[in-house]
Amino acid sequence: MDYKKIIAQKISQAKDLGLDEVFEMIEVPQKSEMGDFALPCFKLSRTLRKAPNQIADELKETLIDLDGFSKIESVSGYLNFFVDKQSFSKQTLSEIIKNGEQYGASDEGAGKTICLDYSSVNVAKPLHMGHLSTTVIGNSLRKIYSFLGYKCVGINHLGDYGTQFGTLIVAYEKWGNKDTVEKDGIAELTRLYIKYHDEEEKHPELADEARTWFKKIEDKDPQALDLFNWFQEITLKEVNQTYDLLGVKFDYYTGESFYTDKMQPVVDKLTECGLLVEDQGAQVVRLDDYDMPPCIILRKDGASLYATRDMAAALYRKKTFDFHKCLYVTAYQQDLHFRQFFKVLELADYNWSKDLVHVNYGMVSMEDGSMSTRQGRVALLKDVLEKALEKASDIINEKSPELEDKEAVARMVGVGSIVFSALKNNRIKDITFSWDNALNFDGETAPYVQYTHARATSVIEKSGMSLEGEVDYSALENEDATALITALSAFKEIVQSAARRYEPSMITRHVVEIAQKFNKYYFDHRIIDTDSEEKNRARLILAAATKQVIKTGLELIGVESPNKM
RNA sequence: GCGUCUGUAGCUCAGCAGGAUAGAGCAACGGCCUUCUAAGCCGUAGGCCCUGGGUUCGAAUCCCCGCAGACGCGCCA
Repeated sequence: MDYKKIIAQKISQAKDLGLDEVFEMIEVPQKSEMGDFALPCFKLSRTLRKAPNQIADELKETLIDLDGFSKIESVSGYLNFFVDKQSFSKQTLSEIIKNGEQYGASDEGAGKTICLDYSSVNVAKPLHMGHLSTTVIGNSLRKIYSFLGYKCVGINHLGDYGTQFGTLIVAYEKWGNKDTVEKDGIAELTRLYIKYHDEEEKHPELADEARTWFKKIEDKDPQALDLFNWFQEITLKEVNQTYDLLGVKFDYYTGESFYTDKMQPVVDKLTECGLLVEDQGAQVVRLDDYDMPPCIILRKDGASLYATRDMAAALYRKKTFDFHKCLYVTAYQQDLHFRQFFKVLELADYNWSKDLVHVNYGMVSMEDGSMSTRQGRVALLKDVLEKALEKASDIINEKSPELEDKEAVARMVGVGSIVFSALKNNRIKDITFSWDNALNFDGETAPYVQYTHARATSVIEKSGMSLEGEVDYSALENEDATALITALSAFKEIVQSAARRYEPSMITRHVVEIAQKFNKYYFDHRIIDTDSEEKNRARLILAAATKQVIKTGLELIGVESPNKM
């Protein structure tokens, strides 16, 4: 039952107003005393040429026996609607129980594909906290869109192109050896990389060697390519351990180098459209009309650039996946770059350029400045996860020493808390990393929500009752239950908004809200009580529905829900 | 200099496309475990919603001038 629609229909009929117009005006009041829905009548006072409170009074009379509502009030220009709690509870809860893990899902995306470009790790560089946002936002959006029926293609657009790989080969040839790299992986590659830059300051001629090696990679020289592929293998082997821990998956690891031979068509197309002009020796597309600096397509030495490669990738993805949308989850640092290359594709008559979306997010820095591997000012993702896991483990040993599967639970809680906190705030917010913050398990955190889930599970188990059978929903006629049920019923819309706005944090926050409301209910009302089986069943259904929505919500942000903790 | 974004409680943040008394968490202080998981719950305290204009019946929310911070602005990605 869609209460808002019912209200809008009745009112638009009564006052001869547009249905959509009225629908838009209906809102949900902040406080439950003010009803479940409200219509502010101030705007209507102009069209209807009457005072707002008079309009509200009149409407109240016409709507007096509206089905599904227990009360309608006219309060100083507002018309407040109170839904009939029993039918609302029954309807919402049975829908959740019936649909189970599909509650909130939809098929709106059937037949449509979404490409998601996220995480995009650099070869030979470790994952640090700066990579967390892109990784978990991308992963969550992928889950959310899949939940809404879209086919999702996750792409890890590896940073595997550039002179830096020439430098790495130089460093490896001069100071590295196979065994150490095999043993220490990325840490050793990083060490070599830093060593190179130290040495280069003293011996600038190293840069020429690096450029030569990079050229060899591009020309597919076997020796260079072997090393290059090996570095990639070492990197992926290691970062995949972290992805596994986070539960993050990709369908493709097609990186920048994959597009090396796919850029000429882009250049041809831009030339054909007359967009490409020479400027200071480089080939650029002018964007003055759009208040942007020119987009450089080819350097004066003829080499391609970031934008060229991204355009080639977009073309390839469109051709290969025929995406409905293609999302790029990268930091807002790159806002201009994306605006530029989206615009260039639009100017080149690719009408699907409107389906490219830059899902940007804020910067992560350390307390003493921005994160830098080279300057050693960095919090490695691996270390942060490990510490969180340790802390979770300690707490389990302290509070639930008898728990089975301690390790699995510690993983869900520890990793979950890191993922959760990365998805708690709006994407755009900058983050200053602090250990205290990262390892906080109190308040609006994964452990808090997971604990609520475990608590609900525990009560259901302890009751030993089946959810099937007669139910007396009058047991849920109190403010705490209603508030909880209202939050549960909003889940569907929240998921859709989160998708529409590319904002997983909406789900994170909603799940916290549900947990808060359940905990409040839990402390003021006994679930398993002595009144009647039918009433116990109603309360157990409430607990089961809460458990389900929390579980689904957490799942959508990539956090697991242990049954016990 | 120009552009984009951000500015709400001591700290971290919600506040959807304008609506009724601005909400959470952390930190602080005070309570609550012989009853379903105290990783919890309740209470207290804490606000010129950056400043100033404008639009509106109504502005934290929309528009403009500032201020502060982050990021970006031609051959890196």
